[in-house]
Amino acid sequence: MKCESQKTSSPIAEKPRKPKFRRRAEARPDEVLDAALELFTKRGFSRTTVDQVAKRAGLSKGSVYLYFPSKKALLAGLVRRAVVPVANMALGVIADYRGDPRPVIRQLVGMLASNMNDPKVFAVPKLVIREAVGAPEIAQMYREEVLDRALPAMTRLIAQGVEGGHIRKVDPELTIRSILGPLMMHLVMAEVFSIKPEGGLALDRLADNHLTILFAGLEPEEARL
Amino acid sequence: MKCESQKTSSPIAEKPRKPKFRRRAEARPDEVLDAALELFTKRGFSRTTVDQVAKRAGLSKGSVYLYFPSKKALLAGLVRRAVVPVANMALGVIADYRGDPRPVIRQLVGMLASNMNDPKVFAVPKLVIREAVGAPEIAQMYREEVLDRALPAMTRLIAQGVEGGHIRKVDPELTIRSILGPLMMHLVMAEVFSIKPEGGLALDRLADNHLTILFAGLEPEEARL
Amino acid sequence: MKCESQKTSSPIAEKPRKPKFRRRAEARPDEVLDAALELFTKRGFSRTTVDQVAKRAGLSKGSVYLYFPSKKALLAGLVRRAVVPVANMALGVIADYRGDPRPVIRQLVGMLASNMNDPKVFAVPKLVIREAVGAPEIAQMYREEVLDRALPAMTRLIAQGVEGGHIRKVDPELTIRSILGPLMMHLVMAEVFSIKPEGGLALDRLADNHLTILFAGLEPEEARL
Amino acid sequence: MKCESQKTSSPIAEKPRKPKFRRRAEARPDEVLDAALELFTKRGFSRTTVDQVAKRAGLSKGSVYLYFPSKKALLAGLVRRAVVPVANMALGVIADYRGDPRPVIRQLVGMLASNMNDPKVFAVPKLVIREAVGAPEIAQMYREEVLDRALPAMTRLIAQGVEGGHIRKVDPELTIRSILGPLMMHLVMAEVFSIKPEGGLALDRLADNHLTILFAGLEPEEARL
DNA sequence: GATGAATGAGCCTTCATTCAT
DNA sequence: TATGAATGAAGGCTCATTCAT
Repeated sequence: MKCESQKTSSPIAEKPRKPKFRRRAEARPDEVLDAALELFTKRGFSRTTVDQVAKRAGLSKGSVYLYFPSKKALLAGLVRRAVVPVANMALGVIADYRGDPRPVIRQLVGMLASNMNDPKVFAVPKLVIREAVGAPEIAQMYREEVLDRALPAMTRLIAQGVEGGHIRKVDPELTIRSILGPLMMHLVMAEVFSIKPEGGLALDRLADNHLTILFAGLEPEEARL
Repeated sequence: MKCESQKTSSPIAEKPRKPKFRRRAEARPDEVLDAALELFTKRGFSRTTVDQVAKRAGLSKGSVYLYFPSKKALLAGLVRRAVVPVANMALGVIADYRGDPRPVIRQLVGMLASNMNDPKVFAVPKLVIREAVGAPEIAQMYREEVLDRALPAMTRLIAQGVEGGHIRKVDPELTIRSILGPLMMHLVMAEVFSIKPEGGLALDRLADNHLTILFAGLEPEEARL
Repeated sequence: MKCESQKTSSPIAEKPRKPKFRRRAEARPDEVLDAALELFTKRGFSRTTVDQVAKRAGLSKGSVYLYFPSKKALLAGLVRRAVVPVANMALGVIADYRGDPRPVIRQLVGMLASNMNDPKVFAVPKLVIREAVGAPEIAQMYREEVLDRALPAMTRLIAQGVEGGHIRKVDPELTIRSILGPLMMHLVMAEVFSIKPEGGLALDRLADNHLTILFAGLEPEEARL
Repeated sequence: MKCESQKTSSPIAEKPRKPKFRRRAEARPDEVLDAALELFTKRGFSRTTVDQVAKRAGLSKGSVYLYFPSKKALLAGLVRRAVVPVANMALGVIADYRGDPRPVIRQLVGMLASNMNDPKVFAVPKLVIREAVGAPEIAQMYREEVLDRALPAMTRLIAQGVEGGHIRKVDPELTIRSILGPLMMHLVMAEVFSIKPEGGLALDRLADNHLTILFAGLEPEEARL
């Protein structure tokens, strides 16, 4: 009923301006979110107008409100859409792994690093962090859906690594900062200040350098001597 | 330095209302910036109105424009004011140190960690990071005044540590992320998501845990076995 | 970029349009209310825009919000301003009168009738009645400030007239409708439907006809026979 | 005008969803008007959206426009529908009555009073009065269809009562206000300001009190002494 | 006949900025 | 220097109306 392809079969192109009524619906919310993500990322939430989002999504301002009850709901929708895959990605890697956590950490860091230039992946978390002040509910939601699931899993991973004697006796919770913080800082420096190593983001080298230090640092003490 | 009295020696003293501790005129811009910093930090730049800043600073909206030509200039002023001491702090610690960089790093990390709950210290950098999207010139300025001076110093510190054989052969530039990133992530988690270790920020424990891993990780390879 | 002084130093005819900054203040809120009253009366509350009110009052839309926090506050302000004089007028006439109520009623009806074509006097009550559905708080306010003071006074006036045997034994409360209702209906017919006796509102004749019937009707029963 | 029966006699009956008591197409306009009346009465014309009307009537917004060309046409339709019965009711009572008008007046007042709490009866006139400002054409129509027929009839009724010496020499036209005004005022006070006698609307007592005064007031002068 | 997606004009409100005093 | 009244350009949101299906 609403899925047929509508070809503009006019041979001469009479009045090709603004088909005006498009009738799509199914895909629309997602298209709006795509536009919003792009603009919010580029200009920030408050500096983006609903009209800009609408235009970028190819519809009128009023139509945005057909799908989202407010501008803020766009932000929320963005987060909601991104939340499940992200959390699952992390969880999927960690699962109920037992043993030396370093391979898992390597995989995790590698995964993050290799996705760091894909705007789709980090755009939402960056947005959340930036707009948390003006929209705490959204930060809260992100926390509950993503962090409160991923962080405990990482903590457990490290804790059992310590217990099993695979790595040095560290505080599992705090060590998460040592694992992911360098990546975050790399991202911030690159995106906020355009400070990158010569020759691009150099994510491989970053991950290598970081993991070298990290893994040596996590080596159990008795392994030395 | 900014306390000398210049009395408005008008003999008629009209408008004696609001005695309010007789402000010295030169102090005004600073007071405005204090107010701006507080509000920008708490509510974000766009959600703060010039009027709010004025009120908090104890003067009228119009008067703010006596000292700053625009709202954005407040942000710039904030950064400008914070820029010199911060850079100097970092530079002072590092100076032209030669030898094992770890003591210096320990000092630096300790300093940062112990100031992390002082809003005055990190308020401006956090602001810069958050508002960089809407005010790239300001991020640029921060970069030039602070980062472009502090980062090379740290790079040199690490580089000469590597050269002197005091630490493992790491990429000096990238290693900066490994040194400071965990602190940044700790801050973000605490401030944006209220995710803190039980019992507050636990900055000492964070620094300890981080430095333990970091320093073990930086240990020169030949030091082992 | 826009901070240097750019004087339009053209010596001839420098743009004398729109004095732009007027600086009045004291009288402004009242002027705004005057404009609002006129427009709300003529077009109704929802069909009047704040911009129209502003223009009629001779200032800009934004300035209206300097004096009134919202469009609805204009309505409330209108009522508040009108409320005290109206109530006092009625109360002043009735006071603690004792004796045959008919002279007082004649005075009251005469007063109302003679003010009925003065838009200033009845504009607000009419507004309140019309907009009560959309702004019940305002009807409530009007009731409390005006009706809850004037109606009991009238009830007392009639009650003591009955007790003193000056008028027939009627229900004082309900009789108020018999006294004022005809005036109200006359107003409604004239204003809503343009139904007036030939030759204008004919308020004198209305009052005469009404009072003749009313007073004869209130005549104590024993006065007959 | 667009209410004639047009049945969708398609034999295939596609879309059997929403069985919902199988609407007869001809009933639709009336159902829409019912919904509109209810909502316009409760929230006012401008505060009611076409969508709300549609939903309440159990169809879609677009379908409302199948039956009525605009929102205002709903108001007009409402009035048109109500107009004939109301006028006839009044006219039926009055007819070409000759003699003492008071029994007829008693019947009329009794009829009105006893229908006053039935929303169906007075909803439309109240609506017309309230929205007359924004829709004068509709007030005009109501006037022509109802008032211009009923009022002259009442005028004649009273006039011949005066001529026949059944009642005092009053102005027939103005006396209509004295007859119906108290009812109107009772309604306004109750509905707009929730001011009612203790124990509900007390319509019987109101009619009694009113008619007692009115009829005594209309008593021919020579009837006394 | 019905639907509901889509539109766009318009409204209320905010706020950075200006300027007469 | 200081004020705050005034402005005007948006921005978020609503809703009557249209039209492809």
